[in-house]
Amino acid sequence: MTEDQKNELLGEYLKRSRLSIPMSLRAVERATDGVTNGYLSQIESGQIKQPSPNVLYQLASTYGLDYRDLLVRARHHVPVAESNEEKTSELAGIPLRALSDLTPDERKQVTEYIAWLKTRR
Amino acid sequence: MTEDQKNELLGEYLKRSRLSIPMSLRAVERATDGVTNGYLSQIESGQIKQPSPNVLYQLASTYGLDYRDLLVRARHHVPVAESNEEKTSELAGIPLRALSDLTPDERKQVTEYIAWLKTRR
DNA sequence: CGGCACTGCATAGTCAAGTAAGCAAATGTG
DNA sequence: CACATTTGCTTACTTGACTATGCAGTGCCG
Repeated sequence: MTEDQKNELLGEYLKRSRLSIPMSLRAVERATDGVTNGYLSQIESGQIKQPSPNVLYQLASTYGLDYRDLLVRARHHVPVAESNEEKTSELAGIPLRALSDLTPDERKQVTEYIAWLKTRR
Repeated sequence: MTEDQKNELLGEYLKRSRLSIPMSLRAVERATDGVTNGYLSQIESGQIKQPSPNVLYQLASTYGLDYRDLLVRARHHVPVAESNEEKTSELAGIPLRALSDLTPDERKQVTEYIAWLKTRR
């Protein structure tokens, strides 16, 4: 499936979802916070390629769709797992953040360096 | 914490994260796909309030930050998590245990060692 | 000292998302 | 029939994310 086809699908999918309820463009405008009927028309016709997450969230809510799925269809990056920001980046201090883009070789050196540090206590 | 404070924090947080690695604005530009140094400067100084998910994803990847957390800090709607997985017991191949019991002094030494490793690339 | 490379940053311009206004075709209503 | 309302849709315009370019400061090497 080409990217164009997938882009095309977002608008068609949203239009199908709206009609299945069914709601008019202006009904959606009233139900959402700031998604105007003209703009929605542009989205459904594919003129808007990548609506913002906020707009997608509004539509997902009023249509009863899965927000995550809309993000994917709009080709946005979607987070995978629960946030463990505290643990991975903050809790153990600065070193953890710096570790993530090391090469395997460098990791080994860091590990050995840590071990060596502990022997000097 | 007010919403304004949280908005303000995105840039500062990203700057802190970049400096802790440490990388220059241009190093980030090289490491990412399309995040220019000037633009990153704007983000860090708060001139850009809501960088796109894609940009946040690039930065999360190169800094080793949690993408979901960045989305929240940028005030984007975030899909609910799929499941509560076990938190990783290691990061970048280095056991968390090896890092969590370091003294602040030792962490500083590790940080400097990592920075030094990266200058030798 | 000169020159070179790299730093952060300022800024004018570009581009796509999003708004506002209105038009033509249905549909309804008396 | 006349008229009002609602429909989907178009389009000019605004706004803000993002790009391209360049400039001043700093350190380094000869």
